[in-house]
Amino acid sequence: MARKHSADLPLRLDNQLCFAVYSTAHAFNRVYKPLLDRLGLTYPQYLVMLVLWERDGVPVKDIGERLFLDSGTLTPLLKRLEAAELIRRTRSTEDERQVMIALSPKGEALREKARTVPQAILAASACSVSELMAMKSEIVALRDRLNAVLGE
Amino acid sequence: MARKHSADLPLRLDNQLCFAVYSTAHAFNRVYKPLLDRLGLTYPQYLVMLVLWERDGVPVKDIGERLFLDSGTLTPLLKRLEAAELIRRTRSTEDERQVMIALSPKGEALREKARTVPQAILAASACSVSELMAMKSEIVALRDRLNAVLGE
DNA sequence: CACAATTTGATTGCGCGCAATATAAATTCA
DNA sequence: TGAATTTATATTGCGCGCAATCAAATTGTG
Repeated sequence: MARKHSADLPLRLDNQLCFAVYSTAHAFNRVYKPLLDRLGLTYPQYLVMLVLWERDGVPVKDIGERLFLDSGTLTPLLKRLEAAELIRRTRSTEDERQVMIALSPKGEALREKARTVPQAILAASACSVSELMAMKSEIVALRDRLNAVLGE
Repeated sequence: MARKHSADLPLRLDNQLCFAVYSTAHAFNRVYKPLLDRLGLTYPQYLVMLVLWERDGVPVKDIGERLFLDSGTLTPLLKRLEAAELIRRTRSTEDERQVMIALSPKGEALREKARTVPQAILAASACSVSELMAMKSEIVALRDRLNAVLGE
């Protein structure tokens, strides 16, 4: 062996893409926090609201598939959104196993206040929309490859 | 207004870089999980060990700055690593405020078992080292811009 | 030296994130 | 049809992640 620990380059934190992603997710969260505080939402709650603003009245399962979250995370989160009167939770009559999530008037109204959030994030990112979209595509492709490995 | 919600493209989940980063971090975590289970570590604990394997005997503050984590996260995490006999926590004699973190022999030995982790992650990522490094650089640059916004 | 300001870490409380388990409804199929 | 299996959600427990607060040690200033 040439030198002590000479083969540890892959173990170096600075070399690891995963830590870059992990620490960037936290950085995003910290930037979002003051913006979402004004809406009374946490970031995961904001994601659920984004799903509902795109399509209202969906089962919990659909939200979970969209956000890659399970019922252990979503059930209490949705109960908090219900307690905040932003959504309603009702058992489906066709399939009694499903809980359907629907926006309340208050939840729909919140969309207006949320419109200012994306541009504030864009400004904090300090780069062009096209650059952001390119990065997003690369990262999503990576995520999908990782999830594919988990799927088999 | 042309059409209902025609101006909501920025609110669409599919367009958001942050969600891409967020969901990729979770995907990485799920890939790491079975690998780190064999080491008896969680991912954040693994990050702390990476820091210590690079430089042993550092104060908690340094670990926090490196990983972007505060004492509310690190104190209990480090106590668990101490309970697992991977590290030792001792008050600095020069500055009694500081708690110095040092690897135990068991913690040093774990480095050998950890050497197989990065290549397993590389395989799951299913792309070349140069592509990964390029992505990492872009994401780190983004993270640093986000953190810069928070800093003022 | 005295005393205020700063630094470092610990503590508490809350909201995820997820594994494991439970339960009930729906579906499959023998 | 009735049993076995699958599906959708709920519950529990644990480990972060972070804001807010606190205590102790150190530093800076006059």
